[in-house]
Amino acid sequence: MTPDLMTIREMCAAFDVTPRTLRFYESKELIFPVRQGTRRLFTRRDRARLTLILRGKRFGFSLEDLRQLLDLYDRDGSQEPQLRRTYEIASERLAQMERQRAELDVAISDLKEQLAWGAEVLASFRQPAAE
Amino acid sequence: MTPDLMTIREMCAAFDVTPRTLRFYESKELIFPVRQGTRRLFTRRDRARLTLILRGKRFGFSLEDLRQLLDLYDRDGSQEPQLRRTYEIASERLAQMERQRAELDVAISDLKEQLAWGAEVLASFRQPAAE
DNA sequence: GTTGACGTTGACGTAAACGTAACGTTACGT
DNA sequence: ACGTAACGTTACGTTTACGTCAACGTCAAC
Repeated sequence: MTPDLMTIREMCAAFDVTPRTLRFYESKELIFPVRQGTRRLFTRRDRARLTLILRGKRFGFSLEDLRQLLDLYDRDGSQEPQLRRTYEIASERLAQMERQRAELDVAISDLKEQLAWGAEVLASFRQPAAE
Repeated sequence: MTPDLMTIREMCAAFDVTPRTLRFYESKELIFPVRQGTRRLFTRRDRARLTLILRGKRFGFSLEDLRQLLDLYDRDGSQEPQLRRTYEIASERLAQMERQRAELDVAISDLKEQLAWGAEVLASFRQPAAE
């Protein structure tokens, strides 16, 4: 079902991305499809990388971040130092995300306050200068 | 303390923004400082608008969104229909923010899972093939 | 009269992640 | 042999909110 080499169309279907995206990732050296003449053929390795890329994006890593992380493993394999480094980076990212969530929480409750106030004013339109 | 008209410097200090920001906002027709010769002087109205702009930004409204909202009030004053409209827009924005928060929560817990897994693998480096 | 500090107007640069032409090449079906 | 679908490349466009010069005006102080 999943052959060793996949065309760009098959990749798009499998990962739900556009051809442009795959070409773009290639240009950014995130994946390295082989060429059959001019056409791209994506290897198992490309698929593994793409999986990690898409996962990483969900976590808010930039493509550049991901490129560096993937390169780390390309150079020396998944040995302990690389894994440890990745762990650290991911931990930092997690901290960032939690800070971001905290800010978002504040903004949300502030906005809720504003809305409550607005609701009051709106209500006062119905009962003009009541009390 | 807060004179009717303020220079760009005073504004920057008061609102903690750069001159560039104020000029940019003027170019986007968010504020309308008067001119003393070539220089800008910011009115009370500009300050009121800037307050709303900065508040709105915290809630994730784009400058264009804010311009439209402010224009709404410029045309007809803070009457009920405008306020009601604003209330609706803000409510939608709140809903967006809460969706965003939900996504962020998922991403955070997923990343935590990944980290937990990474921690396991790292531990296994110390006790190679133990058990 | 000149030096600074501050002000002004453009205009171009930045960052991220692709989208979107515009146009050339290949491969396949008939 | 020919149409056309699919693929390729190159390069500019998009979005947002300013930053960063460059080149010049202006006003008070020395």
